[in-house]
Amino acid sequence: MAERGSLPLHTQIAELLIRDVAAGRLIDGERLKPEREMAVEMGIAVGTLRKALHKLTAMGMLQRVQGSGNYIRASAKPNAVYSLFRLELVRGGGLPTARVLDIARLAKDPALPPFGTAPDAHRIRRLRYLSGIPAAVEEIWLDGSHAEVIAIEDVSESLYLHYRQRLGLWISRVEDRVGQGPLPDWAPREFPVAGGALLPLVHRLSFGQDGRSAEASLTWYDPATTRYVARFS
Amino acid sequence: MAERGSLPLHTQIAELLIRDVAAGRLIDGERLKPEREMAVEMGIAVGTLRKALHKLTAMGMLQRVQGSGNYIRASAKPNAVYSLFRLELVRGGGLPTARVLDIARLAKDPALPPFGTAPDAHRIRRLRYLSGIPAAVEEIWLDGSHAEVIAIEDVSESLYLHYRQRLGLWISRVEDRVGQGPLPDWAPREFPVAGGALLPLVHRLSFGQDGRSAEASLTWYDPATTRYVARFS
DNA sequence: AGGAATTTGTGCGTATGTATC
DNA sequence: AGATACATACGCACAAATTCC
Repeated sequence: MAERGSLPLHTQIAELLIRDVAAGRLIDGERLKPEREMAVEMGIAVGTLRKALHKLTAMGMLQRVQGSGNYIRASAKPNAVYSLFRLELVRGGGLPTARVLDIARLAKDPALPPFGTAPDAHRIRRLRYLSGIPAAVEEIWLDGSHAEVIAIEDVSESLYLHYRQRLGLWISRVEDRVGQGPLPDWAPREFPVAGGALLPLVHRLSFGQDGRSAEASLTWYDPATTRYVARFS
Repeated sequence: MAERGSLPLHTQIAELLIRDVAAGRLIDGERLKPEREMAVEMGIAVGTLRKALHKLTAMGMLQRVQGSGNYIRASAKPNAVYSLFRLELVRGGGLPTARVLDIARLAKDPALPPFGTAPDAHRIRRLRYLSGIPAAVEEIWLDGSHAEVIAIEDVSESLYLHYRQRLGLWISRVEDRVGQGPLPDWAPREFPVAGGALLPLVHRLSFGQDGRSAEASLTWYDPATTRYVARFS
């Protein structure tokens, strides 16, 4: 197998396994065959397979236990990345939904941190909710090189799911900054509910192996109802 | 070389290089010797060195360029952990220092998130500065099982350096929450400078390989001068 | 309880491809 | 075009953790 294309073999193997998880051919908790066996069946070296498995581990889709085996960890959550850096209610949790206000393809705003390679980008403006409570307004800039057009239906729910499933992008690096700043003038008038000061959050995502940054976003959230959670492990 | 058997060799090599960067023995932009040469000098295999170099790359401290070489990318980072989750000036950067207000060994506050195994903990209260500007007040709870006593001199500068060098603890997991809350009554009167509302940051650290949580801390920072930066890669 | 079998972790060495100089 | 240097891939040996008998 492994008809060599442009991508490295271990990357192809990793994506093959990811598709297997997404398609339900590998289910949560399932134990994979031993590495050596898998490698022989796939016609590749153990080290190559191990690289692929390590990538899945980093994505939180796999748990490797020495002396035991490799176990699929396909969380019930829409995706795992979401749980690394997310907004949640001050009282904890909250079901995230979003209303897309506007999508446009524009030249990049020079005020943004640098990202991507194309001169233009998709600008997505959303109002985000947690369990129905308005939590944040958000402006996302996705580099123009990854898609021709993005429709509102595409990104109404889980944006990152769309990235991964439709655009083939997976997150390799995230950088966030929480500071101070004014509310943007395009925010809906009903938000924030209590009329207090919002916290701005500059979010920067990099995709794929090369780690080139491909998205920059600005989020303003309401600290009266919402908090920002970051997790590293 | 590489006598201590506790940590994997490639991890030891990575930390060695990190210390070299932190100590200024390797400066920004410097080109390392070829992998083969380095490996021979260190008495290790090329593959082992490569693992270490990949780790530095993931941490953003190194750029690997095929056909050219390995280049140090040190943008004035005191240490690696600090750069993952840190406070910095709104205008960027800032040299972190701290003044210890109080250290005590107490029973754990039940209001804190659970951490560690001992019934009591060291409580460290600090006022933190960035380039001399008061940035945050902080209350740190370190599980009592890791040290008998902690002196003010120990933790006046880099707390995490003390953890790793004196207590043998290295950070394996971090979880942060930024929300809303009141200023603690023990904060110095001169802080915050502008008298505005502070942002509370609940910080939870786990140490070692087992990932048992060993520290919980509460930080209140001044968004007028300071922002919180989180990075994942 | 204990030992053998299983399975992943670590480290080493090598060959070939590919980008840079 | 040639030399240099990192990227990828392969395979082996032993260590460490787990599982099973």
